Amino acid sequence: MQNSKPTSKMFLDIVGELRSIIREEGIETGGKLPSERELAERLQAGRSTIREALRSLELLGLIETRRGEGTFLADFRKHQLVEVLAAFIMQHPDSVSDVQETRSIHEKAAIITVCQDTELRRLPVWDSLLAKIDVDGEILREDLVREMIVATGNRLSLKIWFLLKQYSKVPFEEMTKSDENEIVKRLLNYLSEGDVISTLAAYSEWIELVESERGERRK
Amino acid sequence: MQNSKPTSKMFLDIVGELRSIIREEGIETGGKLPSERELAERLQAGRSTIREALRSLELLGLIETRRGEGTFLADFRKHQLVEVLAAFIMQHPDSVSDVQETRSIHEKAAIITVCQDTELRRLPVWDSLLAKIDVDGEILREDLVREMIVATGNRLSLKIWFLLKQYSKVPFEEMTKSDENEIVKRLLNYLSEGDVISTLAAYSEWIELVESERGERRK
DNA sequence: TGATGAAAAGTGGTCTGACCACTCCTGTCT
DNA sequence: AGACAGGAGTGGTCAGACCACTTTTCATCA
Repeated sequence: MQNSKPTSKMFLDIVGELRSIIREEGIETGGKLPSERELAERLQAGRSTIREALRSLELLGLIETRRGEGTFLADFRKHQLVEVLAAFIMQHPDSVSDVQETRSIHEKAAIITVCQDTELRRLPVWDSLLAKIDVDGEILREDLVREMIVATGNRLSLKIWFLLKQYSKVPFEEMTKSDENEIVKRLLNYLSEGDVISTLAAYSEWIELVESERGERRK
Repeated sequence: MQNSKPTSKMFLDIVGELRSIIREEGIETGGKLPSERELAERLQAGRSTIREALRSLELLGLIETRRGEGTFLADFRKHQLVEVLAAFIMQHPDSVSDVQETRSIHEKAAIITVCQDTELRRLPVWDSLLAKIDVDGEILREDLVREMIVATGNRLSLKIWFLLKQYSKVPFEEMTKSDENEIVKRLLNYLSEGDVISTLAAYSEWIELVESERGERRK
């Protein structure tokens, strides 16, 4: 069908065709895709071309291939993508700040949404997180923010956030210090009261604290 | 060197090797990479393997290839990655409302940023838009919002917004009605005063008006 | 001499066929 | 019934062959 135009990238068409196949056959995360040889036949293309498309998606972390077994629809969290992009893209200082900024946009939006919804801000998960601070003496910043976005129910925002988080190879993995715990507790309290302004202020305070600490450590 | 382990993905090694080559040879944005055949020889790999690595980087938007000419280092800011991911993400039908909401997140964030920056909120572009309403009697919602995001200087956010706009099936090509003009004028006035709350309120009012009109027309 | 244009060289795009290494299933043999 | 060997299926890689396109070269012609 598309053979009429041998010009322009065919492997990009293949990527699109793969999308269709995944959708039409209802392949779920972790599900198996047709073999390379079968795809080549179905899409009327050489196996090399199919492979170029598959390898692209693999580098993006969208699919996963296992020799001897097959090709599978991957889970986002695998992200081979991060390492490569981090290496390539992070050379551009502009992009780095954009990524940070954009991630923050999604985080703040989640806070606002949760704060303004009486249902959401009374979710038991917030109490759980508070309890976790007291018990473990610490809390992952990533966990708190993720739960916020999850609570909003906006899956797209969640995925974008997840991506951005990986982009900014930010050491989200650090534990919170005692100073931070105090801020987080305040943030969660404001949240339960639906005080948008104060919650956002606490959030900003938190971010600044973490950033400044990171700056110190760099020296 | 890496030939010692024929197991595990070699094309990933190639991606790394390419990075080294780019760095060592000081290839700048827009510069030309060695040809596929030369790379194959230098890296002791088949041309297909080299191509798999190159195609991956191309899908990521990191390189650009032109038939008959060669392979070139692309401008990272193109963020082709976002498009590909978006295409995959969007196949979930239940994400339609997510798209609308996420787009709104970016629009509101831009409004807030512009409002809180005395430099940005006094940009001549806002007066131009106000004048445009008086002259043409109308203004494209798309234009206003775009200018807002452009003003923030966050290219990534702009890119994401642009994508989301395309994916929300209903294009916003409609012109504003007289009712809307009044709201837009108020919005721009609040903006110039740096009144975040009121500006956001006007924005919400505007959105609701447009949505309700669209709802009417559907019937 | 200078301009023109055809041939050659270089490059990405694609296909085919052939191996290899690995995994999984199957059926036979003990 | 269990263990094991073999085959089938799959991804990983390579080599070679065309094709389409661009750039360069260089011989030809005015």
